[in-house]
Amino acid sequence: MTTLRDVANAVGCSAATVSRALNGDTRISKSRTLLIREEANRLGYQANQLARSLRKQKTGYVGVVIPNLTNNYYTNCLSHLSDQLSPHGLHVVLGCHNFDAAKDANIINSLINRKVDALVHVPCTKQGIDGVIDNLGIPVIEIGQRSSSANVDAVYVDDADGISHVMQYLADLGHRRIVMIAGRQGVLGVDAQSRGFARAIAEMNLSLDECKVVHCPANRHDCSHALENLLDSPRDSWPTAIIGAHHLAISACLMVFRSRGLQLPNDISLVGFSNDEWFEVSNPPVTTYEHPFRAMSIVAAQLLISRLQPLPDQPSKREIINFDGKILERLSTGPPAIAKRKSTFEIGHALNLAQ
Amino acid sequence: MTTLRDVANAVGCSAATVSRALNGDTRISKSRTLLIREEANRLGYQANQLARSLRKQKTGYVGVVIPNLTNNYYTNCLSHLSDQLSPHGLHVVLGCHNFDAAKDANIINSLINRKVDALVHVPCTKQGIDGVIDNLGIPVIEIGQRSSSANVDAVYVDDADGISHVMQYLADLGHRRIVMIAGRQGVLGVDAQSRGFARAIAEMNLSLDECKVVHCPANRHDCSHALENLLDSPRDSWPTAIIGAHHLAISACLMVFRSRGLQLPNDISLVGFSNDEWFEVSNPPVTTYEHPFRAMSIVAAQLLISRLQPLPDQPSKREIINFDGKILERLSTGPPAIAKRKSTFEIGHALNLAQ
DNA sequence: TTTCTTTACGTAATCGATTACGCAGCAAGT
DNA sequence: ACTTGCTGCGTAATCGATTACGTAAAGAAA
Repeated sequence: MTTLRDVANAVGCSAATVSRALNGDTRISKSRTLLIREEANRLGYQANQLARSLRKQKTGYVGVVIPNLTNNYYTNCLSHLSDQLSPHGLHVVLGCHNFDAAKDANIINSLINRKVDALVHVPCTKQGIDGVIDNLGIPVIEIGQRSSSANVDAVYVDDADGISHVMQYLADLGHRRIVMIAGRQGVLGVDAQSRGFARAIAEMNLSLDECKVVHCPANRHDCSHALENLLDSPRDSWPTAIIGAHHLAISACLMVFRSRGLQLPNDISLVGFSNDEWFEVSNPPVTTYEHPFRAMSIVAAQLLISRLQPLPDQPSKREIINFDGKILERLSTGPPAIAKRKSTFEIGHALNLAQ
Repeated sequence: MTTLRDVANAVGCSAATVSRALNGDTRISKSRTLLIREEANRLGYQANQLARSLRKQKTGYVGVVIPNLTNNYYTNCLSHLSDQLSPHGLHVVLGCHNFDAAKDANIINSLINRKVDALVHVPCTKQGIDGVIDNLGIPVIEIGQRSSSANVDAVYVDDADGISHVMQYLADLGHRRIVMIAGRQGVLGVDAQSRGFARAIAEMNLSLDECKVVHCPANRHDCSHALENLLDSPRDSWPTAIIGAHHLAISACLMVFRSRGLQLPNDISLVGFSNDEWFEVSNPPVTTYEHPFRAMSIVAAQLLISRLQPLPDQPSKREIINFDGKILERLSTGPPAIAKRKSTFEIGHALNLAQ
């Protein structure tokens, strides 16, 4: 590799001069600057970013630590983050913790030792990583989920609100027997979903006997199994609507429904939580709550970039930015068959009374 | 940050001794090593990997440069690569070139200046990046596709073979009117697919009038549009089978078929190229050619790791590892309706002649 | 002419580790 | 007693940049 010194020798000046010339320091005469630039080009000199990083105390790396790459939630965020950061000369260093808090802490520790300039983090547990994440000395932005860590920015959707919203939507359709298939308890997002579910039950006076959350590991087999169990009970006790809180729950539901010949939404309504391009392709297309991946990622990236520009005026107070998702109503949801009958009856009954 | 020197001062020895003790150099007495370890722990010392990298001339970073994160082909590879490399203390630095050769070259150049230890690359054009990729001084492994670059390892599936394979499969079912919907020409994988398509036509005596490749940009709208065009022609001229060479082509097909009330495989057969978890969920499940993502990624990672261990004995000759995909037959394919009639007629005709 | 600025650069310290080299001090061999 | 060898560790160079500080020369001001 050609180094600064090689160029300096070729030109006949000191390394410092070359460094300054290439960095546009105006104290170097124009003629010499030109000469140095030419020589650097001729020799194919490119600055060693490692040395530069060590000296300048910044690397141009941004650690992005997410659960995994098998969920489009995270790949979407990663993709948009990468797109946003790349024009600023920032490179993404990837880390996947698979919802394992210990691994999460390890990865973050390792990235810190490697001196990433900032961290984007999808936290996996409620309390963040218990202080590991606090006071790292670099900007940290939680994305998607918000842990209870202090001192970190967050750009997120409150999944409790999201699920409440979905429950409200289903209740408005007439559903009162709702089951949510969700991931493992203890996972930040899952717990938020459960909270939203419980809150909705309370607020909308739904029955705890008729509504429940089924937790199962994030693979299609387990989700299918859980659903089969549900559907093996007498038809009367079936939920009229199912919330598939992640893509595997949705695909499991679609497959099980098909194998049992159940029709959506006539036999059962299905709502997803977080959108996937295939939901639209399904037959029928799946109604879902959509998280604003793109907007969140862009805002997170911009926040990050602003944090990285040392503006002495800005006291840089913590930013907590809450996004709301919205329901994309498609064809997998409708009023429950039973409710339809019931409500017709009730309306008739009411009319009778009124007469 | 606590540095080596801080620990040295605390213990009362030189920085060199601390470095040696922490790195397990046996020339340091056990008692002192123990003392140093304790003190380092007490102070929370963690080596600055930047400084270490500069001195040791290796960073522990592996650049992974792929087209994008919106195609599960690449996210799968990335995911498995990350899983494989992470236990070895190697971190993935992500780059996406979006099939833009200039951007590809830029990213790679930047990663080289940052001194990544190795590169995993999905090349986007035929000639690689014209010499940019050669002689980088670090191990380079092409994954998924193989360019014409010399001196780089490759772990790949020949998409020409893959498409030939699919064509053979369709021809065996009786199809002679086959259309492939593929991505932009000039993209390495797409061109390989076209070659395979052309080769199959020649080998199987298919008609150039009846079989063709429709290239369209990688978004669902354009694919749908292309397909609508196709289906707006008289039914007689419809292809009996369509190969959707990427996931967007498949989802476009499924949506258009549904909107037109066409039944798979009765009206038309559909085959995917590269698997996606949703193909199985679709109704009917989509037959597809599956690339062995996982195997390729694992082999690539292992090759990379072996390249990174300097074994002086090994002359380390170039490795070109060719994987084959296989067809996952599901329910979206079957014999063409016309062919069925036609072949009955032909058989009858042949029988008449024989009599 | 003298002093004061600029201008244009060089010298050397620095970032924080690793490591080549060398030098004590002690034991063992002759 | 004298060399030899080993153990244990310090000094300083090194990786390749950036940058604080100093200074020579040229020009301006007094």
